[in-house]
Amino acid sequence: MNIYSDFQARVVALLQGIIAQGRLPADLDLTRFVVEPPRDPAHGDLSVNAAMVYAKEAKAHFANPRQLATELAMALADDPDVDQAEVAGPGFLNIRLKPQVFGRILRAVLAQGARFGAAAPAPASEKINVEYVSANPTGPMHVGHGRGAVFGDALANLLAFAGSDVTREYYINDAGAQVDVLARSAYLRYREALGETIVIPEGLYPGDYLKPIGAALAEKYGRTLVGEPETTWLAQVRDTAIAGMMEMIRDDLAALAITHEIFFSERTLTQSGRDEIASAIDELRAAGLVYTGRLPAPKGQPSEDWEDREQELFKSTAFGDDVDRPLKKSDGNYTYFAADIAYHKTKIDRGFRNLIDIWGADHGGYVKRMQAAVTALSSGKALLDVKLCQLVKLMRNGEPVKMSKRAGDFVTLREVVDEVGVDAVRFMMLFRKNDAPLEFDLAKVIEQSKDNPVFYVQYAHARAKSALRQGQAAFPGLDLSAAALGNADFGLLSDPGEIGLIKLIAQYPRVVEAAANVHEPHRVAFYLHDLASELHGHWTRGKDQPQLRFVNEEHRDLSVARLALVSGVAVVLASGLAILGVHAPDEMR
RNA sequence: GCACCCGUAGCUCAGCUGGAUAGAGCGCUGCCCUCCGAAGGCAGAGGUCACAAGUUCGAAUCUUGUCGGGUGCGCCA
Repeated sequence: MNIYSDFQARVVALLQGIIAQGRLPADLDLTRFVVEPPRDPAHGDLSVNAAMVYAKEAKAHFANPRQLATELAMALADDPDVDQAEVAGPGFLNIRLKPQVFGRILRAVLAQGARFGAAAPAPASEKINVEYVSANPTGPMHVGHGRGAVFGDALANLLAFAGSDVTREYYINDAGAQVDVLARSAYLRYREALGETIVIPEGLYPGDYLKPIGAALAEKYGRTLVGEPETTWLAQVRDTAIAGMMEMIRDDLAALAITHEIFFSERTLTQSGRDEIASAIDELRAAGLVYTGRLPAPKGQPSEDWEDREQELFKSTAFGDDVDRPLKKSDGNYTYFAADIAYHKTKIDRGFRNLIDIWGADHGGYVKRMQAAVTALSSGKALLDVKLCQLVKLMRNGEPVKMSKRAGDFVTLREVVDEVGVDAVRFMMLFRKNDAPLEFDLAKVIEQSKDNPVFYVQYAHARAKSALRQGQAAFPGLDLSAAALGNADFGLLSDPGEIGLIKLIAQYPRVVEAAANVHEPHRVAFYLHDLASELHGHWTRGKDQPQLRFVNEEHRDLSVARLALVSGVAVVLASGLAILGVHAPDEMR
């Protein structure tokens, strides 16, 4: 139940009535106005801006926006849910709802439980592919990967909750030169495992995480690969190393409670005689979007090895990119971009029309060409939204933590998760817009105080649950099931603090819908913080004014109504936390 | 040089896809527990929404320009 979209529909009906009378144009775009909570609660419960939005179109039959608003207000005054409808300011229509509406909202929360705020599944054609993480299989995940991973996972949760059919996907870059480097690095560890003393030269991966791979290789191949030329062992070592790295990455993801339905391997694009990259390029060529030509030398930092040459180019400038983009390297191999084109073509071929990629901000320059490719491959039918996640600055007590990838001693995601816990990592990664840099303080996120938003929100949930336990203790045998609480007399809830909580709960479906539309899960996190704050505030008032407490042993009916309210708060807090992938504890320890 | 992102309180950041008097946490000032509802709460001070034009009933939000910060700019992924 969403009172905002509900009343949006009612106002649309009124406007249609006026259109039918010929006093507003028939082609009026009825989606342009909004019904929203006014910033100032004194203005009522709902605010409608329709009269101002349609001021121009209404000019012929209404002297000014206020007149149109007044007509809508008079019609709405007859609505059984409306206590008061009045025109304010330049033409706002402010609506005050009858108390019964709030009772209905609470009843809906209790009846729908975890599904409150969720939308019915959309038609199958509306399925969405969310690709996230896609860290190279050359080492453990670091904190930066973690942000994209958590963001993508929460976004996928959010979209699913909002009614989309979501597929979570991971693209394994297991075909480029970097996996050969991985193989060479693993080969050294293999020789090390056999007793040699090795030196890892510049350019190979020095991290200790390859030692177990080396040991596994030694176990599997004995000494048979020693002294052999690279061509004989590279492929086998590479396969073993990639498999090992992916296992490690999956473990890292599991520690963050992240799973994917599909792990798509780049290598499969060109395996067993097929060449999906070539066919994707052929398709673009057939559309006249591939040609052979020359590119201007890159500006900015002069590169010494620049050589002007003829090459195969994708005409991404036809879709707003700055320059056309090469598809083949000078050695004749495909560029990463070419493979990525083929990969995204498979998404389109698999029936996805809504694609979302989560990338690090350092890939920002790549967005336009990828969107160009998706538009070209789908004849404009598929849409690619790329969400860029900014860097994470790891701090401890305000001091930056060194994160150097050199020598393999960078701070891994796993270390952070092990230190502060999955809840803290996930919530803090989401308590910021994705395109804003994130400062992550290891000391602060495990603090048990209001300074720490993770704790603050979880504590609110625990408090709500604690109130229910107290209610049970005060009234032995009291049925606290949602069905029973749904029958409470909500008319007894009259304190401004209680009404405030209900109104905030009523906004949850709207927050979810808006967050899903713009692909911004952080809005849920901030909403939860607001709701937690409202609960903490009301709770503390009960300290000084015991008559406001949720449990009042002398007033059973009132207590039941309030327990229904606090139960609804707990439902919404748990629901929002579930979207973020954060645990909602029943008690804090 | 070009493209993309960002610029909001002393600090870290929200601002509901154009709404009414711009918000939160920290920090600062002052309050509320002789536990068992203070792991919390209340109040106050603090703003030229980087700057300048424009669009309109209305701009932190949209457009253009300027300044400042970040990211990136064929054969890395």
